[in-house]
Amino acid sequence: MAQIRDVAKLAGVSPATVSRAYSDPSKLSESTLHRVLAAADELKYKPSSLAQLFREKRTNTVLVMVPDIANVLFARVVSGIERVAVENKYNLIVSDTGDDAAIEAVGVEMVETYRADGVIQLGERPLSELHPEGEQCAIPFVQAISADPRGRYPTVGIDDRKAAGMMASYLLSQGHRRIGVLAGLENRVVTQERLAGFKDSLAAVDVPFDEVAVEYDTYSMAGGERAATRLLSRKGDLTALFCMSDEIAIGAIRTAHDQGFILPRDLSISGFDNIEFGKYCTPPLTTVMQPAEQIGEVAMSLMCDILRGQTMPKTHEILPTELVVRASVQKLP
Amino acid sequence: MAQIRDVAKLAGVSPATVSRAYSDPSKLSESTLHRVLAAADELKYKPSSLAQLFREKRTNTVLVMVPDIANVLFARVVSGIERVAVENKYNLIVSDTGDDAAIEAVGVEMVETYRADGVIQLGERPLSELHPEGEQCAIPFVQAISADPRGRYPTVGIDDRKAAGMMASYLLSQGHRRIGVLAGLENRVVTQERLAGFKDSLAAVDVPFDEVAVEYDTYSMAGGERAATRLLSRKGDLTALFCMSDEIAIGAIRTAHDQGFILPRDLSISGFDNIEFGKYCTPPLTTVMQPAEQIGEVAMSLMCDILRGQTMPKTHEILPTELVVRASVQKLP
DNA sequence: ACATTCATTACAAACGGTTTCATTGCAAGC
DNA sequence: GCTTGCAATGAAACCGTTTGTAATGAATGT
Repeated sequence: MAQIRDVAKLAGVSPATVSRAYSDPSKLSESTLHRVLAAADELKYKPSSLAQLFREKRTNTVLVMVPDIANVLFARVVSGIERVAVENKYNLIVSDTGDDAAIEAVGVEMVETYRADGVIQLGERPLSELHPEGEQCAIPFVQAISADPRGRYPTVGIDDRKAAGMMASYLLSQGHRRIGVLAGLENRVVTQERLAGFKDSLAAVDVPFDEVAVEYDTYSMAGGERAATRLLSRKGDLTALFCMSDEIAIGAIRTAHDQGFILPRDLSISGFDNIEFGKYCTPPLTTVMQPAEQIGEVAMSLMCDILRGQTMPKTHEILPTELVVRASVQKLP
Repeated sequence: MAQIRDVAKLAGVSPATVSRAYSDPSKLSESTLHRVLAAADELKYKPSSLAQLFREKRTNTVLVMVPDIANVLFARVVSGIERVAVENKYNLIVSDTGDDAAIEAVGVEMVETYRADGVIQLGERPLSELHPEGEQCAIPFVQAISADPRGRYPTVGIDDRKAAGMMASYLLSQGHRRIGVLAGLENRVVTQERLAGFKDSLAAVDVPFDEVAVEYDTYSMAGGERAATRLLSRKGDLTALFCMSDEIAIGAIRTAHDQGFILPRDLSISGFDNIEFGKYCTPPLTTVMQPAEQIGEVAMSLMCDILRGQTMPKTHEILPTELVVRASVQKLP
């Protein structure tokens, strides 16, 4: 591979001049610029990013830590991050953490050893290691898909409590009073927020909250199946299931079908996230739209701001959600 | 950030010794090693990857080009690539090409400018730019999810023709004779291979192939909906739909439901890929299992071999597929 | 005609490690 | 006792850019 020296020699100038031909062409005379460019072209010269980045002490790379890249919601967020990254000439190193704290800790190291300029974390694991002693965050960091307002670092997400409340209100407005909850993992902030929103709406219309009608499991279709199986065997009188994710809802639909329920006649089911498959369920899933791509875009924009300005804004961006009414929730007479 | 000089000074040795303490500790005496490590620890010294990589002229990074990261099949392949990458201490730069050739060309450049050591491409765009003049491939390159045996570069995938034939044979064995085909994009090798496999099986039992019963569209749920709508309005007598992907099948199921078909009684539908959602369809989707994660793993292993050995094996790894029988295909009387 | 300014361009240091080669000191072999 | 060999370590070169500073020369002003 040709390098800057070769070009300089061929063009009869110094390496510095060649370098400036790229970084600030206005500093060169018309004729020299032309000569340099021609020489570079002839030798097919491409500056070594490795050398450039080493000099600049920047990597132009952002690390994205994803609990599970095969999860469609996360994949869409990554997609949004990508779009903005490309626009701003950043590369993305994607790390599938598998929800493993050990792998996540590597993220900090990658920034410290100059392999990445910053970290975007999807999901809510707080990564306490990243933020020693409650001080200002040590490295450029943005958390997406979790808008924990108590966090000390910038976050991008939705108002889970409000969004869940919106869906619960809708179920109530359709006449449902005995509503089961298929929750995700109990120890997640997301789960607690959505549960709180659900309770808010019940309280607002004086419907008592039935603690027994809540089943926790993983945020997955398999989790939805398991949770639904347990709940339906325990509570036979429910008219609706409030599911904390579309995947959970899809699992619940499978279980309900298998148990002979006719949907939505015998049981209404609502989801959360609005993944594409929900539209293709039978019946099509009523859910809450979470702007996944946009969350990714905003997160990456924030990261760009941080990297450019070196300041760490303490914002908590809350993006709007929307009720998506389809056919899986029925209006009771 | 502390650097090697600081550690050397504190330990009372030369930078070279500190360097060796990491790269080949056996070269140091017990006491020096201990002293160096203690000093490094005290200063929280982390060698700068940027400097190391610059010296070594390697990036320890592989570029993965994905047509659409939000596609579950691709996401699973990436997941498999990830696993092997982590094992071998490689980082992954993931680029969502959006099926755009311009972005894909950037891949070559990233290797040429030392931003990545090699490229794994998902999907089948041939990227002729990568392989100028039919010579041995210029940069470390592996293509996954497409086992085009005519390619000059290593590939990992399945035998699409055989797999499609297997499914077609199954449909035939269940008594279906008037089978419609919902194909993906017509100009893709994958599509042509699967169609060929379909024809193979028909020919084997002397069932004539009906050219009119093929509809092409994108490999997506929306594409499946559109294609199914067109096909069903044109051909009323079909007993089964052979879909070239699960997403297409899921779209077709939606369309069939909407048109009042009772599935699978009135119409059998088969998919291809075995994505997780197929299991949760109504009815659960009969499909062909494609080992997506494994394809990713093999692709990355191949890449590791190439990067280590500098040789570009001309293998075409064919991974096994499996018929997954669920409920969306009915046995005709 | 000479000083001054400005536009161009060259020179050389710097970035932070790794590695080659040379040096030192000590133990073993004759 | 002197040579030889080996283990341990240091000095310095090197990787390919960028950039601060100096040098050059032409143009301008007086």
